[in-house]
Amino acid sequence: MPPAERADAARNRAKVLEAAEQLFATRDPATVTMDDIAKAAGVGRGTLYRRYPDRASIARALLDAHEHEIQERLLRGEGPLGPEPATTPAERLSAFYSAMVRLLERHSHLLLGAETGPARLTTGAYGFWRAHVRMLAAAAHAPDPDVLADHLLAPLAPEVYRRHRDQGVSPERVEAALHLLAHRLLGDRTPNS
Amino acid sequence: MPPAERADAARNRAKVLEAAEQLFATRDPATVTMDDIAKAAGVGRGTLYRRYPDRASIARALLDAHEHEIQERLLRGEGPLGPEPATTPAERLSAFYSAMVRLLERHSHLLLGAETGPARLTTGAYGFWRAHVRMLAAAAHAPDPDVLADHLLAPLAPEVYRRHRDQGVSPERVEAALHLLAHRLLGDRTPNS
DNA sequence: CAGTCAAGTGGACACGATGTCCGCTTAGTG
DNA sequence: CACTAAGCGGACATCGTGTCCACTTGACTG
Repeated sequence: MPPAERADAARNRAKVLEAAEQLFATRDPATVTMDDIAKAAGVGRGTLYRRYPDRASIARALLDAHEHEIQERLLRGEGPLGPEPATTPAERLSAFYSAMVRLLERHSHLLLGAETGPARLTTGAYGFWRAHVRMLAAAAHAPDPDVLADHLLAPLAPEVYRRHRDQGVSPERVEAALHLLAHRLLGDRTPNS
Repeated sequence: MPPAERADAARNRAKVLEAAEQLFATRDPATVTMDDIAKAAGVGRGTLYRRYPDRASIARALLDAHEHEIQERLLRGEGPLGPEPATTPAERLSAFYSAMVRLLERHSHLLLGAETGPARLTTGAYGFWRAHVRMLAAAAHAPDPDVLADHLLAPLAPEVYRRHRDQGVSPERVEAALHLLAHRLLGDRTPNS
């Protein structure tokens, strides 16, 4: 039984997260150093490392809340995200894409700080998304859902999204392109904008 | 007019590339350091940095030959890769995917060494692939080819491919999944394995 | 075949980030 | 108030990067 967190520890945890949030939002996340975060939070390096072994784990902690929210909705299933009465797999994948675009739009800096490169695919969150999409692919009787799932998630790589946005592509356009993908790959043949 | 490369310089260039090739193939490319390469090649750090500012540029130099070969074929167009008589955009995209899978299979270590993370999207090579795929998407009258092109390339991220292979997925399965993608997204509605 | 000079070499150096270690501080408890 | 262990924080050792510069060597020239 973890004997509960001490008050100063909790205070510092909050200070760290707040400072990190700020830094990630302000500067390029890749250039933010552990030392920067420690200084900004007003704590020592040791304190920082005690809880967070690296930058990624901090970003992940910041993301956790938001990702859990989506995961909840996926499981419980309000609206088209969940297993509502008469929704097709394609519709549900579209809804998932929309939710992810919103997440990317709001927190792309965090996602870039946390999960760039090969590490992204080993996250717990990625595993969750993957399982969900795989299930949808299987439900749509698509061939080889195991491989397809990863291919369907690939366009959600933070670097791809960020690049689109930087080039003036609106979130809505990205979303539309993803909806096309969903409908063309998982089923019904009357898609389109 | 570049006054031609000196003999010792050429010799060292060769030694560096050979050593780097070895190292990238042997160890995890991400852990290979500039110093390692210099030592393995038997040259000083200064010599190494003179020509290659970082690990990525070395990996790219090693890849160049192979990528140019594909680019040649794309432009000249032997077989279904190029603008042969009566090939559909979907067919040409499939052929492109096949070529890329072969490249990934043979050189995924180099690709991981060179182009992981956001940097991948800024490569000259990526720009080339992108232009090609965009053109195919446009030819197929797909909506928003600019965005779709990146989404079609996303599954070719080296980390995705490597992960599949590491989990025992055969190149052929990956290829099949990509062919499905190509046919479902760019046109003819008689796809499938 | 010298002589010369710039291209090329290589290692020492300064810097910055990482992660660890350990003596001190402080919150929580009886 | 005293005690104890969780928590703190900065000093330290280590490593990789990139730069700099005194020296070497290949190539050209008279």
